[in-house]
Amino acid sequence: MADYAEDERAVPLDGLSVEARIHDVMMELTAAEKRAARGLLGSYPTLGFAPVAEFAAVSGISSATVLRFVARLGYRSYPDFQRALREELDERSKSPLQRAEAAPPRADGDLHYLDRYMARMAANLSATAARIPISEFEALAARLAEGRGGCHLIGGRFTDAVAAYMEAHLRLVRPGVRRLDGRTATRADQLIDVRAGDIAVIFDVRRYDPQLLETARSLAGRRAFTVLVTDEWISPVSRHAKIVLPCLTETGSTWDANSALFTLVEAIIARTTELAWPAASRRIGSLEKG
Amino acid sequence: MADYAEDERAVPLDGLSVEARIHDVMMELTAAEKRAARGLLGSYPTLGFAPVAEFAAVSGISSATVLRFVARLGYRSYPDFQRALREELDERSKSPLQRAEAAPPRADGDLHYLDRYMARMAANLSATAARIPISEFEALAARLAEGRGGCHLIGGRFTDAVAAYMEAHLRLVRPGVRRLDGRTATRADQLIDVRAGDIAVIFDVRRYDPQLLETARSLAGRRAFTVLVTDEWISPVSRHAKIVLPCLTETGSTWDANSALFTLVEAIIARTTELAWPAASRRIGSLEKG
DNA sequence: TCCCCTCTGAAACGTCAATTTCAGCATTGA
DNA sequence: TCAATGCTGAAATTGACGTTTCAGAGGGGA
Repeated sequence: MADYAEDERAVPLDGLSVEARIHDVMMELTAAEKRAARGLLGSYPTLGFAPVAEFAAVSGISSATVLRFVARLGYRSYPDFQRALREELDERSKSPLQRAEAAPPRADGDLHYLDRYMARMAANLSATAARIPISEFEALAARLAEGRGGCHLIGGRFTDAVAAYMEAHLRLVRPGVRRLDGRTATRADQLIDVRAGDIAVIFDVRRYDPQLLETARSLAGRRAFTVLVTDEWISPVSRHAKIVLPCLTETGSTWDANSALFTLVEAIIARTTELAWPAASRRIGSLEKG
Repeated sequence: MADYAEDERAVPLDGLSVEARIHDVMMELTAAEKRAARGLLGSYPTLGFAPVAEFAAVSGISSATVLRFVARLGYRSYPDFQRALREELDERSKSPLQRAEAAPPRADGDLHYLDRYMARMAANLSATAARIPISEFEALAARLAEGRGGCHLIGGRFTDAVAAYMEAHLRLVRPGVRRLDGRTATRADQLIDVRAGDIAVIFDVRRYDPQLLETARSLAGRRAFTVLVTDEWISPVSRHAKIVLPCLTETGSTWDANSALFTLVEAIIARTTELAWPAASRRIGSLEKG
């Protein structure tokens, strides 16, 4: 593991975007430098990610001029400039609600708050499904369906409820299910029953809980099969997880939405029940009666 | 002008996108390689434009594993992989119908269980929104936002988790929130603190809980403002409720889906927070610190 | 027309990043 | 419990890329 330093700011002083900065200096640029600017704006921002030689070739100038161009923009080096571009792109895609809020401001006519909210969550579900690797989902369901070993569910401040919901169902499908208190899960008496090969499902969304990370570390030490259900920014718990299921939660308002997590849990339960049906049906039948 | 060669295809054989390719091989990846995949998917595609060392550091693995990862994807070198990413990004921004192409990463034919499940739930949400009277929704949010009197949340066997989730958020927005144990809520000591004008939110879905009905009756007797969140067949508790919010839960398989209930609860929380913002913001601020 | 100044690109340079190697380690099966 | 296999990351190696230098081209003024 490298000790990579990510503190250094790529952008010199102001927080201007690369594109804005180009427009600012455009008029002071020399002829060849302008061609560099044209080239970059022509296929923005991808050309900036290319090596200098390619940038130069596409723009029809020499490498040296490209370097002079980025220096004009205020960047100390070409890699510096590229980093700025990356951070910018990241920033843009980190708020997919630009679409949901900026795109249909008037298109929705007089749909009510509730309609809009539910519609956005519906879109969220589809997008979440698309970004979750099927193999991970299937692997988890299969493992849960096996029914061997223990199965420990751990949630955070808000996601504890989701864990509880999962527990209530999973108990009926397979034995050995129990829920740990997320806040005290690090304590030895909580983890003492965790054995090698046990499944541990951890729910962690922003703002990530340091205690959960600690718990995950302990679980990894105990050779538990750790599963993480998290948000699009992916909790640091992923370091210790065998399976990671990221859900979209961003809403842009006060609360993030855990609807996708909840629905994913239901999907997991449904799939697990299906896979374990021979055993589960008998179990459910006897428990329902009792 | 450099003699830069741009003829060489970065992508080996098929025209698959990097993202699609990741999902394809995800199953065959080793543990550390999966971390790389998650890292990239977590901030896609920007992390792929970073130097190998940074990619590795962010994903929590070594540089060597990153290289092995891109090799698994079928790229002959890291720069080769980066070029594929660039071409992909360019392609997307060149056509405004990016959605139509980028949205269905998996063809309609081989939709997986998870895709189908999420799609059905998405449809459920829209249908649920359509059948809930806006006036009821607004009335509830407004009443909750007032913040006067107590607010009691009661769930059933499975819906107790939904009630817990609502409690966790509502506590931050307004005072007087508490959750009753659904199974023992009829007992006098549980109901003794309920006063006239208090809000009581009851969650009840099939198979309807006789105890909850009894509790609702008692609450009505105490002049509580009773709200019912239920399924499409509508719990008998509705007899005692001032507001009824029906959600679609039918799935046709073993378990009914409470996803719509959960999402509705989030919508209620969001709307309430919005309406109560002046008071709620201060409250949230002070509670977050403590 | 000639000279000077600025801009420009080719080539040399040195650095840093991608790649390869290898030893240690965890994980799987007997 | 032990051996074998395959995964993993640290360090060494190589090569590529960004950077610098400098000679010459282009253009404007005297």
